[in-house]
Amino acid sequence: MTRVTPRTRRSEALSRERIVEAAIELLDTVGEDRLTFKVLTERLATGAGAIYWHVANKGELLDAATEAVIAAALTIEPAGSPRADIHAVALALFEAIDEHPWLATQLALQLSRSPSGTVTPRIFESIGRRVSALDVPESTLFTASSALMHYILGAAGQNAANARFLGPDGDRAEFLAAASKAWEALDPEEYPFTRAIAAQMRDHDDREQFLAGIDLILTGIRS
Amino acid sequence: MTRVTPRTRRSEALSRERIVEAAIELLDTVGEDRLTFKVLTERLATGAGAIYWHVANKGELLDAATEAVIAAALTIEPAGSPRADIHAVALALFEAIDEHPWLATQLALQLSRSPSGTVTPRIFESIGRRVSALDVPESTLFTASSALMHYILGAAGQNAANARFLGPDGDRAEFLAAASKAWEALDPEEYPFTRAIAAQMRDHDDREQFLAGIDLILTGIRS
DNA sequence: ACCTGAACACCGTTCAAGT
DNA sequence: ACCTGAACACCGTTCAAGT
Repeated sequence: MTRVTPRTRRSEALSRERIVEAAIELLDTVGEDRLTFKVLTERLATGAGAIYWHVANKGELLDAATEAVIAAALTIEPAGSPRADIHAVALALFEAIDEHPWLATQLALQLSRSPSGTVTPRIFESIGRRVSALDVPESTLFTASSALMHYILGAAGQNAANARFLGPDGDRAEFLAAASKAWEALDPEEYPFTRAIAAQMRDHDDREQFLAGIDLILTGIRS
Repeated sequence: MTRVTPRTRRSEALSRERIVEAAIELLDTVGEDRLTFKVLTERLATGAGAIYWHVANKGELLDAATEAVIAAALTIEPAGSPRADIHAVALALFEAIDEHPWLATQLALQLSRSPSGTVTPRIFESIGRRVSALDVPESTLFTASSALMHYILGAAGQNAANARFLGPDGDRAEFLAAASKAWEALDPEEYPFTRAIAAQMRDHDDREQFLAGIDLILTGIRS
């Protein structure tokens, strides 16, 4: 059992920011499906109604947590070339999702709720603006930016999932070896491809692989 | 209120397949967050315990539903060229997700649970095998296939989200016009890019745009 | 072996009552 | 205006009891 110690002198008043902050901490430590109002009220040493005074419901709270982390991640210094800028945005998102694996689920949910919410539009804008700086025909801007965004969020989420599965003190090399072995053990009839590239899994650098994907798409964009 | 009429003479025995089938129907009609054991038992004219005899828990049921639909979608005739084959797989997934929008959420969740489950590996295999048929250096196979997979699932999910938002009898052109207008109304300081491409939104074909993204990545792969 | 359905534990949300 | 916390509605899961 993870003990949830009240972090709070109830002298400081409750506020939306303090609630969101506590939510992020709990998401990071106990995980998304253990973030309940019970745990949250204990941590904040308050009652459920107090939280509802500042936040409409749990969904809004999760959105706010996502927004706060992503907004911070997207604050990036210009890096010189458009390609370097895109790498910077991609890596910033990669790191954010790596540090807060619950972001992967949360962003996926936001995307599938479509035009509501402000986080995914912000990500799209952030990527698209840098793509515009490459000079590509205007007609491909939307496609190019979407392709990049989906790859970034998908691959980063995948990486976070692996890391989460591994746990904070797992041996990465060991995990990769095990995964690679599991792939090699697959049915040759059903999984010829996955088996064939199992060896590649064993020793690859996550970030390097990730950026290679970015460059692959950038190459496609420039043609 | 959507009435859930029992579809079942309880003469036919319950089975895992019939439960999964009913779950898919309900996911399609009432939506994922209204699929409860209450609704499911009513539809199947049975008790909760009966379902638990055939299925371990709700998660397993959702996985089985996802697996059934995706497996059917991935049954594809060879189409001649590798590019045409990849288009066929991509479109099949696009259509499946369009018809069953809950797949987007479900696949995203499966991806973020990583090495467990068999659906996403199957999708990866299905794509990767066709990518192998392009002749690209072996070292880029993993990156290329991941990029394609994440784009396909992400973009298809996005499309399904729009369609879902629109509703079954909404006017697509009207929706696009409204979305385009909403984009144009964004703050020019914060959203210059999104504003700039708002016009593109207005008249585009979803599938065409989607396949353009596929080709963009394929171009990157071949370089 | 397969099914019934009441009971249980838990969760998000509300709201009358307090300060 | 802001907070308390008991009460409510709902949900997934269990399990003793039936066939």
